[in-house]
Amino acid sequence: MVRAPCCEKMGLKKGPWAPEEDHILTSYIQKHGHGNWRALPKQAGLLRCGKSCRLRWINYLKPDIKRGNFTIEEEETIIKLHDMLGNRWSAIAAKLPGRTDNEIKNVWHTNLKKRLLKTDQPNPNGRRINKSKIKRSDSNSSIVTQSEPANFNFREMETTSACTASSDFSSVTGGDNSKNIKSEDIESLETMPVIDESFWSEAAIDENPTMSSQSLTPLQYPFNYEETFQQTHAYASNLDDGMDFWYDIFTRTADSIELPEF
DNA sequence: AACGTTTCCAACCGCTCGAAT
DNA sequence: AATTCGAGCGGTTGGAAACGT
Repeated sequence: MVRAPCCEKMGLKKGPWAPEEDHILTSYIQKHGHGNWRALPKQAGLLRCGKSCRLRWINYLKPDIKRGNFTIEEEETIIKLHDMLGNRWSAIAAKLPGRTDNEIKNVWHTNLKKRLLKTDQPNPNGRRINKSKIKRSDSNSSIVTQSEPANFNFREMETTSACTASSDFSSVTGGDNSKNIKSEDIESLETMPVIDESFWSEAAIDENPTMSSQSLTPLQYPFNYEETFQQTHAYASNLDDGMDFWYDIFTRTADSIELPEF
């Protein structure tokens, strides 16, 4: 999957930085500071976009960047902070002087995550608890972690444009896409409503498209996969791509039940 | 030595947020 | 209050390097 380039069409360069470019950027910032990143490349005489310059400076050229392998202490710190903060790389980087969020993120994905997966024990239900579900903007709130989801809100999914088909399902099921999760989602996962048959009937939806969740009772975990499976199947079959979405959900979440053929 | 596969990391992208207008 | 814009963030990718056969 190749995305449309944002810089190339403007005649700007992409890809690895040449030593000359590094030199130009470094000496410009040392002289003038970075100020407005968008304006910087033009003023410095670089054929790069401001975003690219900012990234290069922050991740590589800044004088206080620490290069080289991470120490055991640094790795342990990352593991602990990740356990507390989730994928908030910038927040983790703030606790590790000289290390950048990008570097920490890379170390996590290439090294630490694998190491943890080897030693990590599954929870009593046989699936892992994912703790990386903290909304970035919630910086002033206490740490919110999301345990294994008890259920998912089809109604919410269908009506939320940001949540389309299976690729976004990780935001609800405990994938690694913490950016997509919203504090409301976390809340809804904690007090997930029971889905009864009347809820899924088209008449009910037509009649009351904004059905109040307060009228629904909280669901106990573990909930009845088979029951929900039957209810949601009927509902999904009426949606565009609903069956693909539905099947994806059940193959990911209900790993302990057998799916019948359809 | 040649080739295929995996790992690693720099750099990119789209998205969100907050400040400015 | 609504819109625009720049900065920053986290997820993802491309390609070089390392490794295995």
